[in-house]
Amino acid sequence: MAVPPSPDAFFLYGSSPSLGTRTILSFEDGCNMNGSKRSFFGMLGTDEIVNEDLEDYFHQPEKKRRLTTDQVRSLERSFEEENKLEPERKVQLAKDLGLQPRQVAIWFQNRRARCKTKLLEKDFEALQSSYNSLTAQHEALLKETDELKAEVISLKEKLEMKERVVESSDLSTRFSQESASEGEVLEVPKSTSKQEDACSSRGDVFIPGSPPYTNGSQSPLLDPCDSSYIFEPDQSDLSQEEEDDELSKNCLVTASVSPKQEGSNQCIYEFSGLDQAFWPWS
DNA sequence: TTGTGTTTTATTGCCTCC
DNA sequence: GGAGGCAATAAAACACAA
Repeated sequence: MAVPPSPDAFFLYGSSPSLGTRTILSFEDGCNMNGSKRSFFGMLGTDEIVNEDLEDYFHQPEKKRRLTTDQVRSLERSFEEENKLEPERKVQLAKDLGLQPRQVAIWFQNRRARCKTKLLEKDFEALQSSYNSLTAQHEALLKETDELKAEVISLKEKLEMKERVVESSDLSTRFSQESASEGEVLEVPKSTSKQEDACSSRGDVFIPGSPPYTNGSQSPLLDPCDSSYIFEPDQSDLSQEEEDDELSKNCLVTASVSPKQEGSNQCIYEFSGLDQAFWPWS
């Protein structure tokens, strides 16, 4: 039987002759099989380690052998203290664990790589969850924006309707007063300006954004000569005050008569409290 | 038992630092 | 220029389902 070389370590010259690197097989390492079924010796089992097996083992071609659990535990402890390996610590660890210093260095190198991968995975998960949360927030905001736009449109429609009702009410009052005071003769009220004349004499209502009714196309709602003069009562279930309140509260929109047109029949409502750019139809 | 995926050990080549 | 670190990769060892 061939006597094993020094228990410290022996080398099987191996795979990379070009660089002269060597595969390391430590005798102590090979015998250090406490509790490990992964080590080459551990896989053989204690009873099987007879002389022939030892001889076979020592003459085997290069074999990768896993470190024992104890070795790994010690290395882990050391790694937790400091993940970089100074030469003195490397030599000491190798001596303590019965490994080659190079094995210890390689283990630390691989361990650092695993650590980095884990860290990257953790970072990725954090970023992903942050991204998911932001996406959800974004979608919620888009939905809210759509709802608000729809609400603004509906409120604007209500406002226009109300405006027409107020105008027609005003005109009808004036018309009946004038009719009563001037007898049967129906006269067109005098106007002070061209615009007022064009508007009031015809019972026109000027609504920004909507075409004014002219001679040929009078408002079906506001024709004072029409006996079927129609007032459309507000069909909403809110009273006037409630609606106004609702408007100013929810949308920050206030409708007011422009001072320039005050006194005339022409009303231009000014919207304040909302930026023009906000309006979805602008 | 075997095929396949994962983990661990080790190599290689390049880079940086002293 | 040598030592050591790192990324990429090879290959052995291992786990596990079919």
